[in-house]
Amino acid sequence: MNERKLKILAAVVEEYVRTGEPVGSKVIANLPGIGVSAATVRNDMAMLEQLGFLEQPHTSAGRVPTISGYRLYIEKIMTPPALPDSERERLDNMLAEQGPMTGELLIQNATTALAELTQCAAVVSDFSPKFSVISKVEVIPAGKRVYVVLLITSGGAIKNKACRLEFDLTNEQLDRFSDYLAEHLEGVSVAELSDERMAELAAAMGAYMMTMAPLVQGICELSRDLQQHALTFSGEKNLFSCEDLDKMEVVRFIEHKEELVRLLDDSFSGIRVMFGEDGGSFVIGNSSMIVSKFRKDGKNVGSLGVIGPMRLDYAKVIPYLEYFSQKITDLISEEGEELPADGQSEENRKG
Amino acid sequence: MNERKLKILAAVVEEYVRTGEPVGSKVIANLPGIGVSAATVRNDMAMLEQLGFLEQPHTSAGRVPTISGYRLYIEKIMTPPALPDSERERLDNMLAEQGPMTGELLIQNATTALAELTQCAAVVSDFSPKFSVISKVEVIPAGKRVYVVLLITSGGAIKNKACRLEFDLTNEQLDRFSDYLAEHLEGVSVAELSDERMAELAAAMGAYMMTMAPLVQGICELSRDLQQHALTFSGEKNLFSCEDLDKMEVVRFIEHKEELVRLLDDSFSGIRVMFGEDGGSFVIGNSSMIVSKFRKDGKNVGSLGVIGPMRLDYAKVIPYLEYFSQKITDLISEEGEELPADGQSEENRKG
DNA sequence: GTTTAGCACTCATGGAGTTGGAGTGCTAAC
DNA sequence: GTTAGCACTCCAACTCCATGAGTGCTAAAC
Repeated sequence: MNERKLKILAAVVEEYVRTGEPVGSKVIANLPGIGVSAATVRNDMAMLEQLGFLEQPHTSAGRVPTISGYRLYIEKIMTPPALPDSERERLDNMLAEQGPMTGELLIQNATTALAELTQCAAVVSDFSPKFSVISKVEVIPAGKRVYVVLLITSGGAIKNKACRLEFDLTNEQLDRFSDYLAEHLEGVSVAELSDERMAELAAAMGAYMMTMAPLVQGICELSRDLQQHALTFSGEKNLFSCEDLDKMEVVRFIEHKEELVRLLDDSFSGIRVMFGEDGGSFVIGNSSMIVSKFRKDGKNVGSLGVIGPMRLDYAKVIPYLEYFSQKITDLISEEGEELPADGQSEENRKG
Repeated sequence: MNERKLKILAAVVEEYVRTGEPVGSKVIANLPGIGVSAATVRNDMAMLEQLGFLEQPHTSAGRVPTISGYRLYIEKIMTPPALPDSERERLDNMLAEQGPMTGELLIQNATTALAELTQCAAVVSDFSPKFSVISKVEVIPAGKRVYVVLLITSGGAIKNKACRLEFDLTNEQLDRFSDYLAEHLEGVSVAELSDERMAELAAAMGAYMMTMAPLVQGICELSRDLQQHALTFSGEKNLFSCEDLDKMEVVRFIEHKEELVRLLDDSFSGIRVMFGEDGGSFVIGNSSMIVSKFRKDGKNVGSLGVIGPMRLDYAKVIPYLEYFSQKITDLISEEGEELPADGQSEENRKG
């Protein structure tokens, strides 16, 4: 496995990514920087095929990289160019679009920008809510026997839910219940807010329990909601414009986005590339997904991913991904606990 | 335009819907209930073609209905069968899935059920929020200089948003501001909550204005939010499985769903069918959309629509649509008297 | 030992020519 | 007004063939 073979593999990958056609020995030989004849290239390509890095669609066609080929190229050969300052500035502008770079909007903008830049689908899985604590619980009367419970977290998430009780509460009851909740929930980590914990709480309340049950129930639901990983998508349409991908598989994928969570939440650092194979859980044929993490207080609190054809300009995409994950890491760290985000955006995101 | 010609048109539409192939005179002649020879059918078909109800893809092919043909069939010829009781029961179950039939969940279930039943895309545009009034406004401290504004409507919608102020408010300021908001906003119709009105309000506040601006701003945003028609979609994937529709056009459509609002909010009663033509604003070639309204207090407050290929079993789909729109009309009318946040000002609440 | 030119071989691609059949319009008879 | 018969049209599918890109292999050159 000499220098030249790697160069040839790189050339095949890059040509194939560029043209989408199987690449022949002649094309490679004529490329600047190769400097050997087509016959020599042919020999090397035959070798690369034996090693499993290239394959031929059929006998008299050129070569196409295999998954191993892509992997070798990505991990050992390619050298993504550093982003020029002008580009960084452009990216920053995309992130800051229509507002300060905070919370949900930041995630939203990052996803959109990534999809736009790469012409692929982009996804961000933000599981930072799990790492925040309840900073406020309120119970607000909202009509006859109807009360709204409101949960605010240190991460800035705001959730509410209307609950109906059997009776109206007196002011005193309401105050007492509010105080009780504040005392026992504020400061508690969202991750710890299990149904069991709530049940204990309810039990401890004793006599009131029966009357307040729907409220406790409501809080349970809200906390379950908070613990769910928020998946933000953008640019799914790009997958449809993509020749290489089977439309039906794309549809199946879009219908089962949740399954991505498993892949996105895997803990690792740096960049990871996975390929849509039949065996794996990520199953659009000929597709690949590139994932990077962002962190807060040194912990992984989210992933951003780009999903596109396997025939992707990795050297272009990866720097974007790295830049954005770093940027998000920086921004959410400095933003700290101060500014809660828009509590409604959860719902807005459904589409 | 005699009886028999209409029968033949109907037969062509139904055969074409069933098979997807252009329909020849022989097939029609052999259908039960026709009772004339292929030659006669041919003559009639030639006439129907002249009148613009049928067309031929090419000389030696059978006939296909034109848009006028479909329209005539739908409006004058076809007679949708009444839903049997067993079917009604089944539909009711689909609506009631996982919970009582109220609010968003009802809309959600109706959309899903419609998509499921028809194997098409379904959409519901609910603009009832416009017809509700603000029943409660709250401002809740949520951290240093951060306040959450909470809006509850008589329709049961709850929205919140965090705002950051320049200074912390004293309790007295907060109370005073809350009272002021309650006095001026509670009972106001959501539709009237324009930015201008808010500006007036702000102006009237005078001195406090400067400090409170972000909160007023927040309320503006929330009310804009409330006024937005909520579009609920389901079954978009079905459009991709549909032979007749161009995938790229479907993608374009899905990316620009909002544009549907214009079509869905048109006021009319009964059922309306529109066809995806180049000229119109609904532009998936060979598609059609069937729309029906639901009402509250006699006013149209929402639409439900089914979007599918033009080659659609209208006689099957339309009864579903009619049943659901009637059902929703019934449910939201009775619910009005009971709904969670309807509170407070409560007129004739039973029990 | 490595590289290269040359050559025979393979095979996908696309155009030309052919056929079959479905469906039509027209006409003449009923 | 309806029908049978017939000539005609034209799509769809098929075969046949030429083309050319690309290969592997071999033997000579470096």
